[in-house]
Amino acid sequence: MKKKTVSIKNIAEDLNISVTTVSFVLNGKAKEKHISKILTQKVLDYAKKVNYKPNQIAQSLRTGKSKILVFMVEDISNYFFSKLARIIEDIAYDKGYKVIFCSNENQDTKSLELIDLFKNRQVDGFIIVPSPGIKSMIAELIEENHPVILLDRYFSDLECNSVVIDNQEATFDATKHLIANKYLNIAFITTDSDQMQMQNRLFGYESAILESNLKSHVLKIPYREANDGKSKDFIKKFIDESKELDAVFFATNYLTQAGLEAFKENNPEFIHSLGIITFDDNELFKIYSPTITAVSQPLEAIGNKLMELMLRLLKQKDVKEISEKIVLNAELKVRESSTKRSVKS
Amino acid sequence: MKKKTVSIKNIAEDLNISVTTVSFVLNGKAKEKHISKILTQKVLDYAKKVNYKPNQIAQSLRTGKSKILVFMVEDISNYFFSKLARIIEDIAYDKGYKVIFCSNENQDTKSLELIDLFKNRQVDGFIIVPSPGIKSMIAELIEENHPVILLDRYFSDLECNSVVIDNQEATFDATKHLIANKYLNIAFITTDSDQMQMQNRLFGYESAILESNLKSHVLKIPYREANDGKSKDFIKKFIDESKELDAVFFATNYLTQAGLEAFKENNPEFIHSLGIITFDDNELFKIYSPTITAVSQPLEAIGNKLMELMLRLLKQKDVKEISEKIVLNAELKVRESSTKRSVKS
DNA sequence: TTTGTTTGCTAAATCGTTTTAGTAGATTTG
DNA sequence: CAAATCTACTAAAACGATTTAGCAAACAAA
Repeated sequence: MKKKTVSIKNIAEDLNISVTTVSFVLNGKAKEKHISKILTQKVLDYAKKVNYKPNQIAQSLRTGKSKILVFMVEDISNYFFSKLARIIEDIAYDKGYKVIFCSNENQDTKSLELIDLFKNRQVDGFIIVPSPGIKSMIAELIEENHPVILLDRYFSDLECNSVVIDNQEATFDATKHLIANKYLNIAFITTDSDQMQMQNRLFGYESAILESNLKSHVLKIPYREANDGKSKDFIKKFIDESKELDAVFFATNYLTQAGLEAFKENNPEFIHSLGIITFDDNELFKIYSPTITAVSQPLEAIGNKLMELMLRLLKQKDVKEISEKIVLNAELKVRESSTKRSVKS
Repeated sequence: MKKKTVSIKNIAEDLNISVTTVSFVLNGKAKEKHISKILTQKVLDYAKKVNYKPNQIAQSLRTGKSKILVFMVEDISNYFFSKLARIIEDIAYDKGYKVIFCSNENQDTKSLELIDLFKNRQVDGFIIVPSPGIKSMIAELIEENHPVILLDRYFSDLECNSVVIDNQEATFDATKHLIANKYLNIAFITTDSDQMQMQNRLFGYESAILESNLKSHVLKIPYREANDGKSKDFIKKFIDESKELDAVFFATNYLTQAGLEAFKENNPEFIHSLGIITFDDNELFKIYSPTITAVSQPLEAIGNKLMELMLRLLKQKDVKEISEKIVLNAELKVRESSTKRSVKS
């Protein structure tokens, strides 16, 4: 029941000196502030002896820095985001920052609520996967000089730091890869979301198809229904109606899941002849049957870039002085699901 | 660049009243403290007008409550933990708490470092998946009156709140299920960790085997090597050497992953005749070929129990007055990988 | 009329730091 | 030898809230 936390004041009293002196010593300003070596050592020794740990809350109140970062994503339990969280966590803790996570479920109301919750001096920086309609809130954050980095997508005509991958190039290359492997009727299954990253993925697919003079087959699942687990039904129907398809490209991971499930229920053998590529990798895709070719986002690189940029922003007096739009390249992990034809032939 | 945060003092000055009054009103103590209705409303209106948001840091310093909980797990990017994080997050935010997460990688040094980091008044409560050697630190936390709940495993002879599942019963039942489905040479692949939850899983398996007069086949992969991705080799070797096996029970999820990979590399067809059960479910197991039977921890129930208990602890004056060891039952998700024989026969 | 109670409000302490603006005394400089 | 500089240290304000203790004025009870 005893919560005897040692404070700087206790130390000062015990040693019969002022709190100022203790504070100076503990902050390594002894030399600068002309505290004698003897006293400095005495304070240091005593602080160690009583296991003094500064009260971060008090420090925060005084300095205005909380040493806390917010990592706001769509859903922290999503493979991509949780893996990324793990990488960011390591770097952040190493640099003396803690990380608070939250999931906005891509909903504006949730996003706004959460940002509002953290805005009041609470946190030192924001890493945000923005929901579609929060451009003005992001602008406000920047206006108020909070370090902000957008992740995975950003807003057109809003000056804001961001780390994204080149979605268009990624799907272009992946589609080309399918074509090179003799798949000629490739479907692209996506949502009807008008968010930048989804649009770009679609563009990449379409330009590859166009370039090869093929026919494009696009299924846009209504975003709202995709989240209710209705995707499976849409996909089943689509596949049934398009008998000529020989490959499917899923634009995002939960659609892949729904798709695989649909295939399994409809016709388990179909999957072995069908070409499949998915956006976003998962550990289990490399042990699936067939192993599934995936557009893999470079998690390590994204995490490193994010934190490197964030640490620079945190040092900045005026965050508007740094404005980086970092674009990384995804990697196509080629596996069985996109190479069966060439193997056979 | 303007960070015009409105403080209680600003409001007081603007309205020409004292900060005390403003504080009372804003904390809903107007009635109790005899603040007139008129003034109360005036303050309320003005606070809303200037969009006053209390500075949580200052509040924390004064009240000693940070409204932050720590969720410390082995690895936040692990399926089980990230799903659980998502559930806990929702409840916590709903109750006005934020969640800081961290991964201890099941290492004592990391655990100790992290706990130490958070101990100094920083956080209001701890949910911890403890690494093996931190019993005394947990005891210390409790001694110092911090709310603590252990998750997934606990320490013998340490009075501490915990939420775990009945591992022994779960593996017992699952093993019995295999036996009932005509698998008679069942291997149990686990690590050599002496942590409670792993021990119990092994006991469950062994008692089921014993009860049915079968032969037990146990592979204990050295814990250290299991983390270096060596598991696959151990499993391959084990399978090669034990030709009579007709089923495998993986004691934890990363072993399953290694196992499936091993099977795939060794003999892709083998997996279709082999019985398989895994501890800890994953979304993709229900679309694997074959779909994989899994011992599934009741995520929702665990999350709810955790937070319900935590909220009670947070209200407590002396945390030692509550001591609950909650044990939940896992659910066996029966799928193809454990029922192929009975289907055939 | 005096005493006691209620109403309406506020001054000041406090939480644990950091930081500004000193103050003596010793030493150096012109 | 007076003025300037340096050394070693400290008092007190500040960060933004909460909370204790208390002060008048109004009202009620005796």
